[in-house]
Amino acid sequence: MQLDERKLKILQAIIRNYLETGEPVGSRTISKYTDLNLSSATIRNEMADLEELGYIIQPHTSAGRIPSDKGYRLYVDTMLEDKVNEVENMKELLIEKADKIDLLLKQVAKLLAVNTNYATLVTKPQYRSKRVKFIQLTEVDSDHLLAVIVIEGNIVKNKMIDIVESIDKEILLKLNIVFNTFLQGLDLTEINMAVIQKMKEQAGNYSNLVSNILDAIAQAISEEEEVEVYTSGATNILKYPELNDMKKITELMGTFEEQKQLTELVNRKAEGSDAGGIQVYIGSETPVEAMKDCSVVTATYEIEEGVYGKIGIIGPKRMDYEKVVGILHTLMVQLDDIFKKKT
Amino acid sequence: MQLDERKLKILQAIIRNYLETGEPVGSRTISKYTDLNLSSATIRNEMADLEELGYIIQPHTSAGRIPSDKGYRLYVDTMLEDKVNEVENMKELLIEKADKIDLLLKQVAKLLAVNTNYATLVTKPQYRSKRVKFIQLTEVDSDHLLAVIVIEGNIVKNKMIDIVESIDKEILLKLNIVFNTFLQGLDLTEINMAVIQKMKEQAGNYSNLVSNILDAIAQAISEEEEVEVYTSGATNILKYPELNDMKKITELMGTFEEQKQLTELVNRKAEGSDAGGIQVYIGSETPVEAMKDCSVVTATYEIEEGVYGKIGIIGPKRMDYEKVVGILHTLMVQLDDIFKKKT
DNA sequence: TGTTAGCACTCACCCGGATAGAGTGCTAAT
DNA sequence: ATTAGCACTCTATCCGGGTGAGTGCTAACA
Repeated sequence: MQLDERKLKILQAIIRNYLETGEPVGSRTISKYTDLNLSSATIRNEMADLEELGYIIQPHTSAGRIPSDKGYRLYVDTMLEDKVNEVENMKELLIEKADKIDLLLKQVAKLLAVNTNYATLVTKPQYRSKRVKFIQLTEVDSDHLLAVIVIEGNIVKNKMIDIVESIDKEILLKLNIVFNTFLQGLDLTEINMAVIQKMKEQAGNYSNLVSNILDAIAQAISEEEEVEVYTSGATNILKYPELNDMKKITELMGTFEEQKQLTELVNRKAEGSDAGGIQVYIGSETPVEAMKDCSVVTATYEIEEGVYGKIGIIGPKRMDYEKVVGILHTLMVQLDDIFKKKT
Repeated sequence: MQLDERKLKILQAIIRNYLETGEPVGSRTISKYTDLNLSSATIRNEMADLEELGYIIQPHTSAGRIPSDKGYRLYVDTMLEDKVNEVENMKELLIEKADKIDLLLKQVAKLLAVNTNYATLVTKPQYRSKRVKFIQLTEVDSDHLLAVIVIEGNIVKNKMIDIVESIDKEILLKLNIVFNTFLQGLDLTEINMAVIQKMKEQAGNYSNLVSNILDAIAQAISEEEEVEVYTSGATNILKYPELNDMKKITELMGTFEEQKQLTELVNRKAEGSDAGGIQVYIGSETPVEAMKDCSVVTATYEIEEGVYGKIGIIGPKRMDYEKVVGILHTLMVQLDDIFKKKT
């Protein structure tokens, strides 16, 4: 048996309808809803076929049909039409407030959540290479040294270092020079014992201090390793009755708190149905177990060459894919604009 | 009618029992549970009295009794016995991992949530005075100036400032000196037009740049204004059936996401039943509407003179007050230790 | 051969009544 | 003052029938 034009239309009608109502869809509904002018009986026959093909499911005998994961997948892959962009004003909203990328991303997450009524997540950009660009040591007071470390991509990190006694200005200047000449352009992996040894030699009496500072630097750089994730609108998923089950809710909410699992979603390379960096996971396709009754749409944004992060939307399987994909698409474009202007 | 010894004992027994089970407590249960050796009938009479006095409530005729807010309040105020400290190891756990206060506080929130099975919240310390301690400008590359601002309490902030052309080293040095001499020790409110004017004069051709930098500084300082709140274990409240109501859950979870409302809890000055900085809000006593079916216990920690934050635990009204107060108490002591060592 | 009308059947859901059980309040006895 | 006993109340749960949506099948039709 094959999927002909008519079956496709019926499937589409079923999915559309189900997306709206969240209720199983019956044959009579479709017979009225579509412009095919077919009786419910005919629809029933077709629906039986569609079920046999695995695109729709009957939750129980004598209930209407709901789309299966396979059905959604087909829908997403072939039947999406671009919806009118509903977030024209997003751009202004964003630019206005955002002076720092962190803040901007948080804003994005919130904005998206409010606009879509789904849960959203945004990851801080990942910097592939973490080369040291610039280091500066300053004495803040007699007990504390401040190390400012600038990593490629203009990420600034700072660490306080405890010291036992005030350090001479000359020495500090020298230390600064040593650190910069030795470490500039180096990656965490490239700071090996040989380099460290040489630096200690140059530092003379202060080799102890050098170790401390190096520790601080190493820490500062590796901190950046863990992806930071902002989420918003987690409560939105409470709005969808099909997810209103204590067990599911607990699991889902838990996942949102435990940000670790979320990174799973995000570390996936784009693969499969990937149009413009947008990726759709339906039901059990998602890499996160707790979300097997949800769908997830992710998009990748890029701040500059090699510096990218992800934006994700999590909702029920019957999420409005067209809207979501549309919004993400335009959002990507607008973010692109912003970042290009900024750099 | 007065609360005599026996009534108190019965009330205590009712509350204890209810805390454990979450179910209304009947007279027979109490008659067996206590060592008073009274029959259920006698208990019933006493319970009728207690209800008349407003300490307990019957959810409906012919159900057992549950404590009223007034009952809980009496219990918390007079009947708490210190429980054995169940988190001896907290200290080690904390010290080990925490190198940054931010991280430590997040850890605390998580640890508390796991140990208590309630939701927790921790605020970043609030620095009362925000005097500038130290400012440093550095040229990172030809397009960017990095401003590092250290505020009293050793908070470090940094801002990137876009520049149109590379700045001469001499000039930069001079700017550094100007900023530090003029601004050191000043509060945001004290940086007024007079000061700014003087600085601009000194800067000569670079007065434009000075404005930019000042903006950045003002921003950095005022950023600290908004209290940051970390939460953990929000999902724990899903475990208590008396809160398992979609409306309540949505509201509560929403409050946890919207951190703004949480600051309400935290900005309250200690008042009323306040033993060692620990404060208990029962039911409608809490300042946050959404939590009127919960109880909240907060404690104040102090990092150093004038630098303090709050730790809060949010759970059902039948939360284990003894345990919570006990844990918070020991936690405060241990945090004190840590901070004293660190400074 | 594809489409349709008709009909019997299935199953989830709602409703009302019956029942059990927990717990109370009252009374009378101790 | 305490207690045993009992009638009473109210909730939760189970049960059985009715309802309605929706199906699958068959037979008639174009």
